[in-house]
Formats: sequence, C-alpha cells, structure tokens
Amino acid sequence: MPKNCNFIEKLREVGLRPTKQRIKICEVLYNREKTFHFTINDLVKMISEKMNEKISLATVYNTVHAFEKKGYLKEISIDSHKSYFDTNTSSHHHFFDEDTHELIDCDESDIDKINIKKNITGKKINSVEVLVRVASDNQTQK
Amino acid sequence: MPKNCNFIEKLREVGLRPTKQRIKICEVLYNREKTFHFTINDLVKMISEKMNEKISLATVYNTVHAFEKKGYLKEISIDSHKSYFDTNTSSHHHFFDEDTHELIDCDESDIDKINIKKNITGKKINSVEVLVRVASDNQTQK
DNA sequence: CAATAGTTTAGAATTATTATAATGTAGATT
DNA sequence: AATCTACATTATAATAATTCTAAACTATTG
Ligand SMILES: [Mn+2]
Ligand SMILES: [Mn+2]
Ligand SMILES: [Zn+2]
Ligand SMILES: [Zn+2]
Repeated sequence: MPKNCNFIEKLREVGLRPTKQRIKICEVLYNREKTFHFTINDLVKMISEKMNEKISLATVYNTVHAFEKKGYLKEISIDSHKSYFDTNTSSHHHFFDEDTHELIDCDESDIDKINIKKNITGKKINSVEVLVRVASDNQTQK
Repeated sequence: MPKNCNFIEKLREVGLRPTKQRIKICEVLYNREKTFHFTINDLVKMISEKMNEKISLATVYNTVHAFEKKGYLKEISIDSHKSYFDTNTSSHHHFFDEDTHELIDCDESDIDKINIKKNITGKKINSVEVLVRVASDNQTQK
C-alpha cells in the first residue's frame, strides 16, 4: 500500500489519459487495503465526501465503464434494480445479505470445485460463479 | 397439459381476482409444455401477438410482480440492464449465453452438490445458485 | 507554444419502472 | 337482476437510472 500509488502510470499503461478526475476516481477505488463493492451512487458519494471538488456524474459513469472494459472493475448482477461493481476483478463467488443488501466476497477456495455435468454444444464456459443468498437467522422460524 | 387450464381456480386459490387480463397473462405464461424465461418486454409482445386485445403495461408489471410475490414467478438477475423472469420457480441454476443473451436452465441435479466452507455468522442460507456464462467456442482462440 | 485528439461537463434525451387517480368490473348482498 | 363495494385496469404523469450531445477544456505531441 504505497502512500501515493502511481495511478498516472497505471492509467497510461492501458491507454487512458491520466486526467485529474480519473486519478481521483482511482484513489477512491484502489487506494485501500481491501477490494470492495459499490454502486455508482456510492462512488459519487465517496468522491464528494472525500474530495472537495465535484465530478460530473457522466464522467463517473464513463470512467467506471472504461475501467470495466479494461478489466479494472467487474460488474456484479444480483439485484436487477441496482448495478453493483467490484474492485475484485478475479473470478469469485458472493454472499448477498438480503437484509442489508450487502455483497460479501467468497473466494473460489471457500467452495469445493463445481462440477457441471451438462454442457451446451458449441459453447465454451467463460465463468462459473455462485451466489449464496443469506438472511438473518432468527426471522426464519415462521 | 389440459387444453383449457383452470386459471380461474388457480388465481382464486391465492386470493387474486380472476380478471380477463390476468387469465390472459396466465395463458401466455403457463399454458405450455415447458417453463421459460422472459423479460417484461417479451411478455408484452407475446400478449399482443397471440391475443387481439391490448393489456396496459402497468397491468403487466403489476400482475408479474403479484405473481412473483405469490411464488408463481421467479426473478433472475444476470444482466443488470434487464430484468428476467422465470416460470420455473424451483431452485435451479442457469447457463447464460453471452452471444445471444439467452438463459438456459440447469437442474440442480446437473451440478454436484455445492459445499460452502465459509459461513456468515448469524445468517442462514436461503439459496445457492450457480450462473455459468458461456459463449461461442470458435471466437475464443484470440 | 500551437495543434490535435481525447476528456469533462451541464443539461437534455432515453428507457425502464412506479405512482396516480379516474373508470371499470368481479363477486357479494339485497 | 339491480346494487354495492372492494379490488383492478387504464392512460397518463412522475421518477430514477443511464446514456447522449455538443460545447468547453486539457493532456500530449511536435
Ligand atoms: Mn454496464
Ligand atoms: Mn422486481
Ligand atoms: Zn466481489
Ligand atoms: Zn430458469
């Protein structure tokens, strides 16, 4: 965790111009110990809270999608009503807390290898991901 | 597959009034051999193609969500840009064809039992579902 | 220091979904 | 069968998320 990660270089490497807005977004997203999950709304709030300047919503959308295309971010679909993004771009599974609507990572090593007996002819498997929906234990004794 | 399924009774059983709109939606959804996946848009098209009368979009939304709440339909999240529904309400897995954006069922029996080693304290598992993303085999030799 | 290609921005446009409120209807009551 | 009432449908308006637009700005190149 270098104090001042060189996001300029990182951005250049993938052909994105290191503008101050993109560097700011990089800082919010990647200048931390652990990966995390966020919605566009979360990100906009984080930026406006942690920084003094405001960034246009369009720029946030554009940059997030540019990062997604470059493989810097991963989009997670759990709730069709919200778009979640993940700074952990590796293939992994999730718990989704239906009480808090929180996403929690689950490493591939936390789940035994998944064996799929069926296959689709002419198609190749790109990813296999598990979504485990969880909820509070005490409200289940109906 | 009775020719004229008694949707009126079915609707009454769960406390929904059997209006002609709901019966029409039932026919489109359940008067077939196999379960299937659809978006609201698909459903509206199906109704207007198969039937002569038009049903208000609001009614389609309301009815689909009423059915979902009653457990007659299940919502599937794969693509945050689209809401898919499933007339197969049992717990099952899916293949998602990234070329055609088509959802294909995968029975629980087609995948070996999934063993989750991690658990979230205080939380109970509600469901474990797998999403297998597939794509054409020949475009993968980049 | 231009010139240029790429970027940001505010605001408009689009799309999906939900809310509203007036009208209609199924089923019960007389 | 006429009337009543709660629930439904409908057209339309409102909202929310996302994308588009086109003008202003800026990082890089020469
Ligand atoms: Mn997207
Ligand atoms: Mn829904
Ligand atoms: Zn994750
Ligand atoms: Zn299905």
